[in-house]
Amino acid sequence: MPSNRKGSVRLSDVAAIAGVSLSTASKVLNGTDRISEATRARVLAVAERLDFRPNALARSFALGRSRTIGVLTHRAASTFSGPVVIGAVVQLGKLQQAALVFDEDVLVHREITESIRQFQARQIDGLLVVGDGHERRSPSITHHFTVPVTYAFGASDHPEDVVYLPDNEGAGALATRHLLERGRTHIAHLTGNPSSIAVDLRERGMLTALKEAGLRPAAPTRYGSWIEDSGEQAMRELLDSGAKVDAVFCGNDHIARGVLTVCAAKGIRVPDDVAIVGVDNWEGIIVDQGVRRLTTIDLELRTLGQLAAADVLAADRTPGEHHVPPTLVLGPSS
Amino acid sequence: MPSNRKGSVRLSDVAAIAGVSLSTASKVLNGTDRISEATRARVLAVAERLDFRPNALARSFALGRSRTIGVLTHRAASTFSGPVVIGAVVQLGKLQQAALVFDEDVLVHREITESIRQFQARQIDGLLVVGDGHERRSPSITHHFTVPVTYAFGASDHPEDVVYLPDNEGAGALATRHLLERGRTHIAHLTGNPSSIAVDLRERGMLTALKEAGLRPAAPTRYGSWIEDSGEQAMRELLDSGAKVDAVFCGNDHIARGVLTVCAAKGIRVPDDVAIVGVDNWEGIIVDQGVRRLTTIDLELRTLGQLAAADVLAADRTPGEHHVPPTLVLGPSS
DNA sequence: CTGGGGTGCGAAACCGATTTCGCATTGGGC
DNA sequence: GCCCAATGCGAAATCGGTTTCGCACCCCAG
Repeated sequence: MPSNRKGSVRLSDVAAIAGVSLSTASKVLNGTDRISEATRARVLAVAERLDFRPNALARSFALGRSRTIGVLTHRAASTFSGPVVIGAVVQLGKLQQAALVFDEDVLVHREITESIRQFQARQIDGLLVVGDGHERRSPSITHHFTVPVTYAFGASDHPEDVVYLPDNEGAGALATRHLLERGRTHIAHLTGNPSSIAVDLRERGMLTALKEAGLRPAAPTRYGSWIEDSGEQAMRELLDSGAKVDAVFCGNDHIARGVLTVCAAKGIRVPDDVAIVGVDNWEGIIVDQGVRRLTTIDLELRTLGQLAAADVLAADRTPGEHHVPPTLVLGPSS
Repeated sequence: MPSNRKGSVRLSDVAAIAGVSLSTASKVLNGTDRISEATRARVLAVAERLDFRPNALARSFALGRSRTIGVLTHRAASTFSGPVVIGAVVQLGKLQQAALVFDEDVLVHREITESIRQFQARQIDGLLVVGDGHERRSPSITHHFTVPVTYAFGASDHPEDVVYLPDNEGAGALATRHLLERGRTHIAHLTGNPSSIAVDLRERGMLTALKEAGLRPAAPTRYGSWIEDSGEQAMRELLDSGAKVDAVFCGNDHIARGVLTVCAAKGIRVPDDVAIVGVDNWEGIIVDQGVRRLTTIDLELRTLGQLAAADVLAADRTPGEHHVPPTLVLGPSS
């Protein structure tokens, strides 16, 4: 009969009923130290019968572990980091860890410092820093903590940090190999702003895959911006250039969508005349059971969040950049 | 000089240096009980000087409050509940609360029961149940907890529960009033599956707004599905019917997008000949600085998550359904 | 028979705060 | 001048676990 304030069963209740000391009961439940089989069984039976659930707060206090992971995000609202954050917090939940999420609109030094103090006061067991997916490396804050720090979707400026990133180069290669498998040999690339490293990496992946097949691009890569209009314009220019093209690898799905529009307007059959592959899998994010129009590469951002979250809690963490393999999502455009 | 294992400053350190007892120091820091101004100032000064930060774990343990809110989601992956979850966890972070997120793929009784047990063992201070945005009411689990339970983006089957929902009817009215303000008087409605309550509510909102203006729909509402193709088909049929139409309120942005396509194909100028308004603001979710093509209604799902999260921790909670006001997002289609 | 080492278990310290209760001092009313 | 109440503060209990340390006890080798 627990005389608790909440009426819940304490370890001392279990110990008393099982006729052992508090310490023995604790050792049984935690599997530490040597305990005779008889006692073990007895304590476990009592614990089971009373439906004993250790008070997580007391446990945390005694062990000095909060079972809480800090998550520092830079505008979690942003399009792409959303899935990363979701993947992370869900994975943390699976691992019985709470997430303390601080979303800084701007990563100014002042704000960060305050967040760090908050995290420390809360005794977080680890920290996940979620970037905004852009290329700028964020200042490493690992040294502020004694607990593991993992960076996701944005690298830090310290090479020894553990970083999880999408595999943009792999995405380019995957898209290209898919088109090659479809028998395409005249592949062009229409993409976004060349100042973006993602653009560079995706293109490099394509070139690698082409080279493996002994091929070259059907036309010089056309750079523009990430939006639909840009895709339309680039596709028109590509067609006007007279280059022979039987496939277009697009830097993202917006551009691919623009390409689709131009094809429809010009009577070009997709994928019979021209196959199209995009990147991002927006249709997957957006539509539940909508009709898919594009074949695309999914960068698996949710998985990225999951892996990074699991990494924070992992025993063996390897420094450096980890790239999350993208997947091919088949649609009617290839 | 703290002799701590972690080298951090304890309250007892502050008390000793300030020359007061532990209890006095505690009272000063918490503002409880009466303390002379002199002592108060002295203790605060010492705490400040030592940069004292109370051990959150010890505090939680003593107070029996975990500063953790449970979040039970039903497929957080799903398109729409994502923003709700993000809004919630970010808001919780602002309130210094950790989020323990359990994502159940299926809300079968067995799983739920286990989650509830986990939440209880973790001593959560409150629970947020995030639905999938569909209409089916989920079974109320409020009675399993002694802490506040709030439902977001999906109602429970108990009328006394606190529920936060998007305002679909308001969305319909908002879209319609906007079109009326633009001088449109022949407004048609193309929408999704009539079995969806959201469809019903959005249409009702439109009818209300029209009635206020002394108008009726320009044509009978056309139902279909939520996808682009359906929007195209419905728009073609609408035009073929010969009805005079100067505006179309679409059940969602997919449908609106289909309508745009048809208009472009038929040489109908948007918005000069026909104005178009959608619902969901996908362009806002997806594109960061893309070119907006649609005027749309944003159901403010992120805000919904924020409000619901804040509600769990609020002192005054009012039972029943709370509707989050949608916003109008202007684009070139109206 | 004795000494040494391993085994099983319990007493008590400890984690770091909050909170109750009671004591001493002060002030004010009569 | 006396008594009572209010004020300011501290000793100690409490929250519910984990962990150290040491004590019996048993077994076996010498």
